[in-house]
Amino acid sequence: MTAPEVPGRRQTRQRSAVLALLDELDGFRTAQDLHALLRERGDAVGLATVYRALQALVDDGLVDVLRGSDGEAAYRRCSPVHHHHLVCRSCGRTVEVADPPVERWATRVAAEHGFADVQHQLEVFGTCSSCTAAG
Amino acid sequence: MTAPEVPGRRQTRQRSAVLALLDELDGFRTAQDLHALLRERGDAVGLATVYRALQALVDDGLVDVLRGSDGEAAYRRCSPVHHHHLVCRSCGRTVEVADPPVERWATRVAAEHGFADVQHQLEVFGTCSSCTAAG
DNA sequence: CGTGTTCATGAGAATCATTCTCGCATAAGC
DNA sequence: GCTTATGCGAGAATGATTCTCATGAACACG
Repeated sequence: MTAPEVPGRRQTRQRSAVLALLDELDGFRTAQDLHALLRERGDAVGLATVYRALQALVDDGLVDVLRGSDGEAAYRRCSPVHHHHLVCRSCGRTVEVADPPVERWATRVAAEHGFADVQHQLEVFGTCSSCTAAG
Repeated sequence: MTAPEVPGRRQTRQRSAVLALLDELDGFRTAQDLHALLRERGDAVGLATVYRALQALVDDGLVDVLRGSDGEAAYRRCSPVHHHHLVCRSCGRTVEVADPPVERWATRVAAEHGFADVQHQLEVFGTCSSCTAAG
């Protein structure tokens, strides 16, 4: 389906498998999860390769990373435009949200304190309606 | 200086040392850093104890945690009111900033998507004026 | 369509932050 | 002072991530 040709990046079975898997999945998944899933479906890929593929995808802007409170990295296939996430802390379901006001606010506050080259990172966590219902 | 008596929490030399050190320091420091600093100044404290102390301080709301891009946790003595950080990515200097608009925005967006129990995490990174000048 | 160069892969070892274990010390309450 | 739960320390254990290095495969070129 998606065949993103990034210059200087070779197209291998393993890399496609990782990206294809991420395409199917909804929320953020850890590298270990993805590795286990690939292995389950018989499409065996080395763990180190999963890490390498994910890093490449992140570098190319095709995937977003999120660090959980335990420090474990979670990955998700994302749209390339700037956005933030609304993540269900129970089922991991994710909604992408844009936030023009926050962008402006961050830039302004940073400028007021003499900071240049500003980046920001924002995630919103909550419990989605299904999980609230499920109790 | 600060002698925060938290009920159910014993006051020991080690715990005071960790908190005192954090009081002196400006930016975010990793547990390993803090441990090394304590050891340098002769005030030896076990590494495991530093971790335990920091966790307790975080639980008591006296210290904030931040996860770097490498997943390593960094700690900083902070004011107990809700706030976010403006962090210099070069020297680590930190400014606490409040952000009523973002609070409201996060809550509203979450509600629109049916999410309850909302929390958010926001950090702004940049290069502070001194570091920009120093090139 | 071969073929060589270069980059990717995989298995396992290595690294490194963090947590656990467990016997000993000590703060707090009486 | 005495008791007792709690904290401490050293080192082992855990677990995610990265490195190593020999093998394999993609791509450019003829």
